[in-house]
Amino acid sequence: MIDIKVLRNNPEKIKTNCIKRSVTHVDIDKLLEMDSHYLQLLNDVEGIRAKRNQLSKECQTNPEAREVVKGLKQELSDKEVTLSELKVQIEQQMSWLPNFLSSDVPEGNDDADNEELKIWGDKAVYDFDPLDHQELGEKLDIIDAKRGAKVAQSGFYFWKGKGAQLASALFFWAQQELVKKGFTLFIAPCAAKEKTLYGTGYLPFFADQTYQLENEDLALIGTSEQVMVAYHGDEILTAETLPLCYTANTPCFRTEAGSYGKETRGIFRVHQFQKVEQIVFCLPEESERYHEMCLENEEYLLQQLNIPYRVVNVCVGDLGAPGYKKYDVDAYFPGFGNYREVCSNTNLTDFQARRLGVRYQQNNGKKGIVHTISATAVTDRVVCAIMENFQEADGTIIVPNVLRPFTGFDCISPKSQ
RNA sequence: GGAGAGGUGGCCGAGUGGUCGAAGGCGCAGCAUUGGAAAUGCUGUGUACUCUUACGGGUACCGAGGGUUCGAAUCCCUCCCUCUCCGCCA
Repeated sequence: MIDIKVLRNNPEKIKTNCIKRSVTHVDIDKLLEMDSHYLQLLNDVEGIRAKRNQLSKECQTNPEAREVVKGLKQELSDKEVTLSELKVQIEQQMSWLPNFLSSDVPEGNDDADNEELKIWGDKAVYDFDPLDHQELGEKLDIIDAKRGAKVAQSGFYFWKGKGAQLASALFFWAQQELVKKGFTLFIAPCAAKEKTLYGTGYLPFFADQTYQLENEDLALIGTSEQVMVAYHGDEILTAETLPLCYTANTPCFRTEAGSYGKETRGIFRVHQFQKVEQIVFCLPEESERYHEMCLENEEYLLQQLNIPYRVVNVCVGDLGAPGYKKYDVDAYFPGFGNYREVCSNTNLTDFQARRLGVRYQQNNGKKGIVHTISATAVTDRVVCAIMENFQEADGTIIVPNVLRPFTGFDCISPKSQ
């Protein structure tokens, strides 16, 4: 949510931002008009109430005041109704305004326009045609998408046997690494109410992406970010305790409405996946710094795994409305023959915190709205990257060193028969 | 699923129609005291919106929404949530 005071004081800034971010359906001038009408009416209503309160006090000694107050009632209640209707309309419009942009967000329409910032690692050289994770998964019998579709729907899948062990090892290892870096681990609810999704900006912007539970004010989470950021909703955090660095490992559910046909091969774009997330609550002046920190953590994990990757600065067109700035980390997938997104790391500034009411208070009593950062640590996609990067000619996958203590084996080989 | 209890400020907890934004306590901040600290004493300390150049006003908020009344934390209705016990179950 954008601060309505910015709208009042500098509407041009909002207009420019909307144009930049291709938001065309909010009429800023009309919104301003509604707001000034609202303020006028608010003034009226409060004036009448003040008068009523004053007269009510006199009623005990002056019975005539009673009649005067009665006369105020109709006028007051009419105006109150209009006032609350206006307020709802204004808030609805406001909720569609996108966050402001960092000045270094590249122009552009889609991921092709993202700015490549860094490339790390040497791509392995193969004397055979590397397979993609789908083929490897079938060959090794560690990914079972067919039965996923049978028991649930296309877009769901099973990790099986050593594949499941490898995935579990990765998630556990990643969690432990983040805890070592000062993050607090959570096991979180995997469902959230509407208010929670609204507060984190997933509503109204990504409404078609959520699985809604029937007859309940509950939806399956699309990411643990939704519940982890809302965790501190309506709270005032003590400034000295910031930053709060949290991590959670949860399944994520997405309908992926409208994305059929796009990168659907394998288990890259699915309805349910596992994600270890980084969440940071911090002071406004520190969010850029912790945004970088989360990126460093993502890079650290991939480096430990020895997976080649690149870092991109996501362009305007590819950046979700709540985001102020976003880095994607794309791992190299030899079977696919290109880089593919495995992590995204967004500085949301105060956009979510304002909606959710996550504030901080300093020692001198000064209050403000915190900034939040949401960043991936690892997901199933990283397991896929491991598979594709560390495959051998016969399909054997070599387990990265750092995961071996958790898998208990060094490689996954095809069953000889 | 059955039965009961309860939702008041950062926390605990009083408060059954006006003097209640709300006693008291804890916590927190400042001051005093001290070599320093503890203890003690005094003072202050909710949030949001809005008006005002400022000083400072006003309005709203005691789970949510409605109602009664000149006036509601307090009375009435509806809903939500939390907790406890029993049953069932991972």
